[in-house]
Amino acid sequence: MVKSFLEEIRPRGLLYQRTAEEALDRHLAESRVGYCGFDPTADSLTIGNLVPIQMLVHWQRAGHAPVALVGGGTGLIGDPSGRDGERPLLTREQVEANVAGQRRIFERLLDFDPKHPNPARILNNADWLCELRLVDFLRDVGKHFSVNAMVQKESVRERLHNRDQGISYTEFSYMLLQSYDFLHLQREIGCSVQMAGSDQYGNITAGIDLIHRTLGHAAPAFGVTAPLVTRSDGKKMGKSADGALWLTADRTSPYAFYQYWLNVPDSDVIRFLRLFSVLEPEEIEALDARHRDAPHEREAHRRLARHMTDRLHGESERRRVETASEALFGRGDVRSLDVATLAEISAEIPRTEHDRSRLVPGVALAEVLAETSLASSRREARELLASGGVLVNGERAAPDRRLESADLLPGGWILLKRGKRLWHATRWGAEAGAAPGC
RNA sequence: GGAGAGGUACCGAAGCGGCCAAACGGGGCAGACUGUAAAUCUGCUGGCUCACGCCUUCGGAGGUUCGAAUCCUCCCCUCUCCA
Repeated sequence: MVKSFLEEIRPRGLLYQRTAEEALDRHLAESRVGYCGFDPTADSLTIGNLVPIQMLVHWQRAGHAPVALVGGGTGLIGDPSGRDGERPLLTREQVEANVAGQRRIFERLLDFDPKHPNPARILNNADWLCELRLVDFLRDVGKHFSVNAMVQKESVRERLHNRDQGISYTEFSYMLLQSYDFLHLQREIGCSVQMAGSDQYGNITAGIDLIHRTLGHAAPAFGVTAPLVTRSDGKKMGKSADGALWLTADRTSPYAFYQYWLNVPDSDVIRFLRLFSVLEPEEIEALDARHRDAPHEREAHRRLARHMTDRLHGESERRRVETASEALFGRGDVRSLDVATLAEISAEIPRTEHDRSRLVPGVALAEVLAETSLASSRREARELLASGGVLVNGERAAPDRRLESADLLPGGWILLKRGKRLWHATRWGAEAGAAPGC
């Protein structure tokens, strides 16, 4: 335990609030168990979930045992915090599948090896919440909650005053369940710290209160929250043009993931290194200095993208996307790439198959664009072409551009680019509809 | 329950019988400048079509009219004030 948990996360900007400050400092002098909850609303997590994940990562690195609590039970209820409307209820099967999907991510970022002195664990609160008996719960837990106090909590208050949405009794009960989780974890595995984003502060303190009321004020129960992270350009964290950025390759390609980090605004890159990487502060400071001196080198960006891709997709995948990125955005000409490299690149970016015979008389580029990820219709494709936003094999295309056999690169590829950064590979097979492997 | 105000495209907001697929701003996309950054400037921005054009849109349903986002009727919802 070289550096304490709080000493680690504070300078990184991951610390927003904590309860009982001095008592917490003393408490963390020894190895503890702490948890953070995640909603199983999807079978993956997004960049937006990285902040709480990072808290668990640093928690473990500081010598404590982290618990990723997936809300298989609370997910059946729905958290009203930050929601303007009632959520649709998920089925048990959906929740279970989602829990399994999210597990993959935790296993990459935390150490679950039983030989580790403080190994990570994944628990599913469905295991205990679903066993609860209503009347017992109301007597043992409900008694400790004042509706008057609950109504004051921000998450609930907003919904109470929002006449067109309102809040159901089910969602109103959410806080009790989350509080009960904390109590349960304390009893069963000695868990004493709950971590989360600052929007969860109310739920955390409710859990602490419940523990104190049930187990006595001597029971150790603390909360630590991280700030809401925003992008300096106002874009929603972890959202790109076409939706959320997921942390698994089945929903967001490693290439897209890498590109996201590579393209964060200059004004965010150092802050993001602190928040999302596990690089040492000294290295980040050095990158900061480099970035100030020579922002155009984009070393901090490259480091961030590489580091994050390494962690979530592994080194070999990261090398592939780096190679592809270098070929597509470096100084070289894509027309001079060899077959092997082209195949590698094309595996990373969006790709479609086309019938090579269409190239013989020549086919309108606008028509092809509409068949790719770059344009959703011919009209949109023509609009793009008219504004000069399309490149064929790296060369700007005229609005009436046609694709012909002469455009084929080795291996039957034609690389299309829209705007400054969107690439798409088209593969022109000899047979109609044939999709030879690559 | 009573009295007003209002519901317009992704968001905000004009329009109030034809010139309205609908001003303007934001957002988004593209171009220029750069560094696959930001800021700035320029263009595009309902859908489909090579195209004449066709289709869908101004809370919902009807109606008046050659013609309606614009007028009438009923209904739904929101906001403000009063009870």
